[in-house]
Amino acid sequence: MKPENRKQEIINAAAVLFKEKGYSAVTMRDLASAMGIKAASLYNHIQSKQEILSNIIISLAEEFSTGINSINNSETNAIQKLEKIIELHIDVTLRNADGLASLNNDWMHLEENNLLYYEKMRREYEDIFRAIVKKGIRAGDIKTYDVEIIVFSTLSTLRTLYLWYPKQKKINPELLKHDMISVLLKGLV
Amino acid sequence: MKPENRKQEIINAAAVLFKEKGYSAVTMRDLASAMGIKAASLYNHIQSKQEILSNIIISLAEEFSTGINSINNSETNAIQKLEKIIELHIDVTLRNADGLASLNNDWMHLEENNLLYYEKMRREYEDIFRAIVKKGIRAGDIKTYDVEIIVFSTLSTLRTLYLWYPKQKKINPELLKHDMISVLLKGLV
DNA sequence: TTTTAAAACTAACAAATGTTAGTTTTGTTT
DNA sequence: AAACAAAACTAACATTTGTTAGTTTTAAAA
Repeated sequence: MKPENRKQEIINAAAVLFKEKGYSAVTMRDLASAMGIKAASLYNHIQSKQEILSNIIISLAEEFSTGINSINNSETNAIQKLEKIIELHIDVTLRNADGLASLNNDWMHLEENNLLYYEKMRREYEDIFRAIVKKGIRAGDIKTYDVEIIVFSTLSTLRTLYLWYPKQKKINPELLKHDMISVLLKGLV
Repeated sequence: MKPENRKQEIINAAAVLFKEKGYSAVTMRDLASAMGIKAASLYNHIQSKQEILSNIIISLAEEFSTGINSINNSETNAIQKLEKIIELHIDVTLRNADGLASLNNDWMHLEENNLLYYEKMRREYEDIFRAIVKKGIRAGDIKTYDVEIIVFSTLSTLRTLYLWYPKQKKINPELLKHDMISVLLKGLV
């Protein structure tokens, strides 16, 4: 587990830099400098720059995948599921806001296999989200707005939390969950 | 979207590429290839890669600046102003969705002067937005949710329109405006 | 036809990039 | 103290990068 620790340190430092400038603009020398070592030394711990990116993105995408599947399989109505999804996004954002920047902005720089895997997970995530909203509308729990508009407006806010929440000092997680549920859902019911 | 002069064609092509891969990952050879010419030929029309980026971003930021100032100076209540802001974002998105990708994701690659200018405009934009929401709450037109959460959730959706709307076929601008106003504002009143 | 300006080209540059190879330092275990 | 593995180092590499210089092509005006 020793090399794994150092490796994770590198990945965390990379996530911070990727958030600031994006994957392509961050050089291995930038990353090494942030770690206080030389670029070549990074390769004692990681195989490539690409490995760092895929490590950041795939693990987060899998968190969302398992999260939404678990929520979707629960015996609750659409509104309760949407509330759980909001909490899921807030929890992941609290745990790894830096990495979410790469997930949102640098997924297209994944190489072929991981790119396909990521795109599959995102597609399935959105399909589940869409299905929940549709069921909610059919059950009369959600107003009959255009489904795509509901999915987009909700998801766009949740996906952008990573940019905004770390800068907020006076909003604690529980207050955020409560208010976000109000703001995003009260208009839909 | 008539091809004005050659420079504007290059900027438009660049905006498309920047949207796909981000500013840093697009090379001048990529751009030239998309234009069907050699990289060196680009420099008959533009001064630098940086000039292309600043041209895209600054013109859009100025559109939003003048737009929100004009809205804010009108004699209407907070809700009507927010409706106008939603329409502003939809109009700009329809006119230049590609450029908005750079505005959102590549502003940090602007060089010093333009970076400061952009950041000033964005700060002022958000300040006006925030002031409108605060007035609306004080006037009793908007529920007493946390101001920052309202500003963030609304703005995050509007700023992400460029990613989503070009892919929608069956939603025309007027329907979009109507539904977006409903989804974003009905929960707030 | 000649002239001219715009816009393309070829060739090259210095700097920056991700990465490899081989070596030395560091710190722990025997 | 000796041995060993982890993790740092120096030095270099082949490409790729944005950009410049100088030249040729294109097409319209004279």
